[in-house]
Amino acid sequence: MVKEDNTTTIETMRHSLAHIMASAIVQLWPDAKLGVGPAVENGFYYDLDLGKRTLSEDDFDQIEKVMKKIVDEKQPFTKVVKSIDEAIDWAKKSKQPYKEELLNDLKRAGTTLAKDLDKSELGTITDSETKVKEVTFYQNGDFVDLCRGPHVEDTGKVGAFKLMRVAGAYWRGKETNPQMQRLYGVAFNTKEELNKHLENLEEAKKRDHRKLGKELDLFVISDLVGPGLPLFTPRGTVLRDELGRFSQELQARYGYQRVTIPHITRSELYKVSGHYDKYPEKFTVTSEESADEFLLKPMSCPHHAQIYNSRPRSYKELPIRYMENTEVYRDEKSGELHGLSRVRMITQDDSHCFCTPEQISQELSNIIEMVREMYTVLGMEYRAILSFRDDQDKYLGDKKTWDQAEKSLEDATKVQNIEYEVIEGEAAFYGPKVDFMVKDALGREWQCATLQLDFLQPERLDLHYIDNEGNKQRPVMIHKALLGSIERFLSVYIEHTAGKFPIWLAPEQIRVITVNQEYETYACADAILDQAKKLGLRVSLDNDSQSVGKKIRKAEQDKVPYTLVIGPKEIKDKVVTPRIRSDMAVIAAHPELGIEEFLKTVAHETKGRVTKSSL
RNA sequence: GCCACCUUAGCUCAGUUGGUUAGAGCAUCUGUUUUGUAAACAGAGGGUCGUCGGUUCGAAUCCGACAGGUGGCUCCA
Repeated sequence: MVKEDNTTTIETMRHSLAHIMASAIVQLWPDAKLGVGPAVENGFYYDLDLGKRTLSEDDFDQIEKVMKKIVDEKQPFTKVVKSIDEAIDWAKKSKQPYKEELLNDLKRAGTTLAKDLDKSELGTITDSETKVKEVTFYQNGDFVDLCRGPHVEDTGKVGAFKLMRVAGAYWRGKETNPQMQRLYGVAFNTKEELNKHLENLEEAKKRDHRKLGKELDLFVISDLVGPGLPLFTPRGTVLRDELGRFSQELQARYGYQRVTIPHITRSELYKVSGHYDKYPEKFTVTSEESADEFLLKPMSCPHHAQIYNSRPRSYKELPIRYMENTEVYRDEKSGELHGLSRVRMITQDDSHCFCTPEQISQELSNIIEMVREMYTVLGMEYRAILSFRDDQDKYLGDKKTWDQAEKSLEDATKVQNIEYEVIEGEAAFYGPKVDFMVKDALGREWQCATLQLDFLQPERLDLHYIDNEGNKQRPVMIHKALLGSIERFLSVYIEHTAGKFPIWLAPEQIRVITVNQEYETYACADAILDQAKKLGLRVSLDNDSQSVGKKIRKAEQDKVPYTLVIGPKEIKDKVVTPRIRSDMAVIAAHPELGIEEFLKTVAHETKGRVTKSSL
């Protein structure tokens, strides 16, 4: 027997558990109609239709019990080959309409992935048209299931598993299809690995940005304002502002200029740009004064293009680069909203560069350099996904420009030493793009920065420049966002840092704690506060009539990077011994620092956007 | 939008099979305490049990609708 590598084995095991779960379900509810049951990351699922009976988590105990019984019985998995017609016959007889549909697709198209097959046009087909002649089944105990395999030898050869949750899932992922119930389980080779996984889930829960957002007082969501519309507190606003400023300062160094546009716009603009009909999630604004229909802007690119197009442009002016941290509004369906990561008001650090085809290469390389710089400062790893053309004939813009753009994208990622993959056929018809996937501390990947070439909008919005021979030419438009959506980035970054923000982002950088309520103590603390504020630091005073221990604990819980305790000793010697948040100390703290020296160091760290303390 | 589940004080949660004035810890406020690196002590205030409707002699508890949330599905310019 061929030795399988570990990943194959664990997937096989998980897949076998899906079968075991399905056989348990069929034992408990013989009328169950089965969909598909694959292995997925960390586990497996099975799509089920129990008719009127719906499963809930209360049923898990019962199902797990039957599954364990099947495991204990060590039922061998046996492979059975049937002709396709026999198989269809089996599906009909055992009243498994979903399986029957899959088999029919296999017969006609040779694949069950043929989602878009129009069933109505398919009548009976001849033998020669049959794409698949035989299919395999696997049996354990009395349970038979259509399955490509492979499986473990017998039902005893599975690891530790646990049913997790039940969710709705559309049959074959199509919204118009009936909805089935998807029963999820996790499974690992050993009990220890399963426990480790469950612990990781707990850790993720602790870091959940919605929880930390509340605990650290960063944002709130009010039912009256509406779902998907977070309100940022003063602390949360510091984070937004600092991140936004970082993005803009970085871009300014590469020649980007700030612009400002309104938040509502005549619908006409989006009709011209082509966005109007394509995106249904728009908010419409009507007025009693004006006959025009307005939209809350769902994107900013056509506006920036209007600024570009406000007067004739010479080739000498290009590239023209506009940037803006601005809000766009999208009416996400209610079930799609999630904390800060899916919201209805999205703040983008959006930019649009208008350039000649010859300038594309340099501009793209600049952008990739900016992304590198940004995520280095933020202390996050990332990789790039390059979406390029395939050989189809549907792409707008000339071939030479595409070739050149794709080559310069790939070259620039190589030069920056960025891990990347090229996916052909994923480009939009109007231009190639790069998505940067950022990895957080728990190893999860998120799409944040993105760049996209656009040959379409310059056409639709009729943008041009005059070249050195006096002829009108089309510029190319490059869309870019470094953070992407500031809300989504914050959700990722809160979880990445577990709320322990680097000094330059920390909503509160220094907390001054008094040991008593003597006037001298207060006066000394207040003087430090004054001095810190003059240096532009975010500092606060805890002068409560509480024990020092309690006040330290509070500062620790609030994840304040530096805490200064002020008492007779500090007043006398004019020195402080900063208490440094545990994650920040890369170099052991100096036992004592002059007050001014300390504050200047913190100001310096802030200005330099250092991630770890150097005190 | 769809499926399952959840909603009790600012927060985290108790609240037995429906039975009088719904509890705790933290937080808040008041008093005492004047504190030296992760929780001083005492007292007080705070809830139409998400909302509306129904069943019942009686509802936080049972049923329904709606709203919000959680996990998925679908979607994500």
